[in-house]
Amino acid sequence: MSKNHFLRSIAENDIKNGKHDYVYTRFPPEPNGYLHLGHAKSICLNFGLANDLNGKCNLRFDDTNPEKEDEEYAESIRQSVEWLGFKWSKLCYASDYYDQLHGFAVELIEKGLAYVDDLNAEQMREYRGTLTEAGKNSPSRARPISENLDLFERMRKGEFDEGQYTLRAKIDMTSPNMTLRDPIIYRIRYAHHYRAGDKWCIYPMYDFTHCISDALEGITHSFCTLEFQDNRALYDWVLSNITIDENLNGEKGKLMPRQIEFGRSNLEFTIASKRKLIQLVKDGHVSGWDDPRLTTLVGLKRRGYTPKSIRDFCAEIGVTKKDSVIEMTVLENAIRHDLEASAKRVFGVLKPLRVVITNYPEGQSETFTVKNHPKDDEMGTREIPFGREIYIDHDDFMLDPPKKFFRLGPGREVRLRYGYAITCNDVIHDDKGDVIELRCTYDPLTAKGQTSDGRRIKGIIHWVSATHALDAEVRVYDRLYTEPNPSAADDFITLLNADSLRVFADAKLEPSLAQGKQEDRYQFERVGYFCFDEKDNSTNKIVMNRTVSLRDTWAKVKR
RNA sequence: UGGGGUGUAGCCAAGUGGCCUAAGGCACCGGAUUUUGAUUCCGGCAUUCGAAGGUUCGAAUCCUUCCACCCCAGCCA
Repeated sequence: MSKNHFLRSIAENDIKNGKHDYVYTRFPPEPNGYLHLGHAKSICLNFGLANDLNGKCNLRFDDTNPEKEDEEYAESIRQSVEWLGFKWSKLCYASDYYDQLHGFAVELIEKGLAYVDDLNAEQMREYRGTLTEAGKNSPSRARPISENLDLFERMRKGEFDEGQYTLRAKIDMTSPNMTLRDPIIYRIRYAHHYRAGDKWCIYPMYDFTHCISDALEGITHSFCTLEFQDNRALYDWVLSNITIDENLNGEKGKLMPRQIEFGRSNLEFTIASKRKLIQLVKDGHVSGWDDPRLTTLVGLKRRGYTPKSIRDFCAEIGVTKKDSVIEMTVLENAIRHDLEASAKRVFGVLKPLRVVITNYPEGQSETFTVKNHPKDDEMGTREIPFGREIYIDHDDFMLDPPKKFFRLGPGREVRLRYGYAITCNDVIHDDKGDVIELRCTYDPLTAKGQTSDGRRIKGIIHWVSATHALDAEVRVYDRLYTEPNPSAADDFITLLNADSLRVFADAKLEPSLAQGKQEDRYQFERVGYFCFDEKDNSTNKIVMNRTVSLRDTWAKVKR
């Protein structure tokens, strides 16, 4: 159940007042790109509201521009909607309504409410006027109905060139609302449509198509974003001037869908513009539409975001009439919250530093049985092997540590989580002076959290047995841009974060991960949440992605 | 500047004349618990609702004026 918001109130009141018996919404993407977080908000709104109020919701492709659309996009959109956890009542395509749409256009012509215009694009711009000056009527506006009918039919038959003629609604060239200045409702396009094929060479425009599609499907509430507020007048004009005696559900009578607008939400440090996304993909700045740094739904999925976390995020940001900019931490909080409860705990070392425990007998090993989740016993236990040589993370050792560093340093003692306490006696450097190995001793009396003398060991670090460790490549992602609002820049490419992807090619993982499942999520204790990469992980090579880090107050202290 | 919208904390966002000396989440700051510097817990965080006037016993909510920001002049959606 999502939260209350003004659209839900409107829908509920419409039912309470008897205006409608049910709510029927639709999610209407154009199949010209991949879905992103902004679409998720619309999906959760439309499907979520229908679910909550026992109504229906269609997935409808608004596919009236053959030049931009493709089945590849449509397929991905269907998958993303399903992945988010929603089921459509009907799968619809505006392109399935082309015949009916054509009929309604003829009806408008017959009523003297539409005419065929021969103005070219440039002339039309001149006649349209400006924001502050009225437009003037095209000479074609006076064309007789019979001639309009004939010309429109010949447009349909393909007797003219692209751009030679358009069909326009006859409304008001002096309207202060620009969308009402005799909008084009049909244009000539000799383009192959991914579904309709080559049947048509005239294609209906959005404003004409959308309202009629809604009416045909019996939609009660047509939610869209704020920039369509001016278009609402045209939406209503079209529907009040055509005749729909019966909709596709067999309902009779005038059932007017109502368009209501809500504000877009933008996420800081991201770009949703399709044009710019295409540029990133084409120029190789990212690996594809599903690059884990992108906030496309396929990218978020590959990154390890769960459908629930995205639904929760959408509920959290709300629905209002105000465009908003959401901080990244809200999204991160949503996925951390979900994964904290559901992810199995494991040990993974991203930057391995070899540690030899000199007083542990050579060739000996033992296993510790540990919980998969600290609070959820139903998630069971697993065994982790321990031996003379282990790896710890380089970040857990400092040659000259500051006071508050509760980890390893020369002469210091830390606890190996679930294991013994070790003390660092020697530090081995290579020729360049870099630390490459630690020599430590362990205290056999410190298993199970105890110490023999009651001393308190503050530091606890994770580790993995060197002889049992799995090799893996671990990819760690950061924000793609260096600025919170990259879209505002002249050239957003210059704002790309050079460190948005860090690859840890020599990561060492605990052996239980060999039985890991693609769909499972893991918490590398003290590090973050990880998943297997859906494309590059294989039986030969383990590849994992960091979904999000754990909250890190130590990182703040360091700063 | 014609038309259409929006303005409540750093970011979202409840609230639609009195129980508002304004919910909740994120962020931030304490403090407790903790074999994850995680989680959890407890506490703090707007005398003020874009500004100024006005109406009213009483206003974030009503009125007036002003200010700021967003959208519209595609044969895109």
